[in-house]
Amino acid sequence: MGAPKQKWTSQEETALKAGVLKHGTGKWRTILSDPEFTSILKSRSNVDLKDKWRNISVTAMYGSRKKAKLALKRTPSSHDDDNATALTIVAIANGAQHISPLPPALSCAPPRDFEGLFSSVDKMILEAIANFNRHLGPDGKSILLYVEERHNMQPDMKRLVTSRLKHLVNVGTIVKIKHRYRICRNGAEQS
Amino acid sequence: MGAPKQKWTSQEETALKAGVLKHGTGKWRTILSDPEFTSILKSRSNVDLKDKWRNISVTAMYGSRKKAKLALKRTPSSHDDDNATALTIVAIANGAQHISPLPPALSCAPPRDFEGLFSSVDKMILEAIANFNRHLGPDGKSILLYVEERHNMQPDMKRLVTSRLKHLVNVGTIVKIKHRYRICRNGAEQS
DNA sequence: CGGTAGGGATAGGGTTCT
DNA sequence: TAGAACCCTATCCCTACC
Repeated sequence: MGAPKQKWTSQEETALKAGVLKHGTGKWRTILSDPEFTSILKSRSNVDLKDKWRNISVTAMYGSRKKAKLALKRTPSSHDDDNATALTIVAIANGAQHISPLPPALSCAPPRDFEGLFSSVDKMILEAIANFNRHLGPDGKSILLYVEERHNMQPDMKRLVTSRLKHLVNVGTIVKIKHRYRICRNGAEQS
Repeated sequence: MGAPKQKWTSQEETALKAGVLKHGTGKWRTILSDPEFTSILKSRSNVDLKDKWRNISVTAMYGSRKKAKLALKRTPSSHDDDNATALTIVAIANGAQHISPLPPALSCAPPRDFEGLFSSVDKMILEAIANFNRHLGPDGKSILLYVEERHNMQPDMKRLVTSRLKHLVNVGTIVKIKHRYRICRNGAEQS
């Protein structure tokens, strides 16, 4: 009869993002218990946090969970980098059309100077990994969030970051171990 | 292109109502899986059931979804019972204007004998709860449906039932727990 | 038992068709 | 134009698996 559907406030959402930045994804109970966030999120459960984070990240990446599933079906698993550049260009094209103010960290590079744009994004990614305060390194979503928060990245640009992240793994600049990224010291590392 | 707009047959609608009576509202997939209804409703999805039920109940209560929204805006949230009597009288007034044949269960009470009318409706509500064959008790819409089906209540009178339901909760005759109603045995129950 | 991941269901706003 | 049918997706729920 009533409407038991508690919409997330922007304050709660901010707290959740900060929590993920601090503790990483998958640490929902930890985030909830952190005195920095517990009061803001007191009406949420760990499962709520997990669901909301899924919603946030999947929306930013694909637009919706349904589209995400379809996209993942079209790209069953690998092909991680074959079309990365294509994806990137599509992202840039979309971004150029939709983004009103170019994010400051990017505006230093001319919109069509792909090389410059790439290196700018790459630097942000490396910075995100370097500044991550946990031993295992951040996962992809934490990197995206870092770039978004620190460099005012527009949501439309997330595909670009994702693509460059894959590229940096493929060229060996960084390594990906169990869905977490770290800067590669020498050639390659085995898990 | 893809949707020739499949109108609901009265048979389907009957099955849906029976399903809600049996399983309660919000159990669309359960209703769909019930062997008693699955063949009749085989061309409908759980979402279709939900949407149709919204049309049925909201139409009965307010006339249309648009009017429902306006009505709910006027009564933002609580005030659940302050104006219950007022609403009731409005409903009766509307009913007196629009209802052609007074429902049998009500016609025993003179149209303006509010006390008699109330106790008659109250009895129907208690009967609905008593006869509900699930432990948690029916929700508001199931009660409305029960009264409509068993006592030939006209749709225009639903507001009256709703108001009396709220009243019975407020005076402690029945308790409302998680949007479901049950008859109160002693004083109060805690969840 | 407590926690997480993931699939799936529901609620409610929005859209299309008639 | 209103109302019925349908779509979209944030939120919530359930279950398997540690």
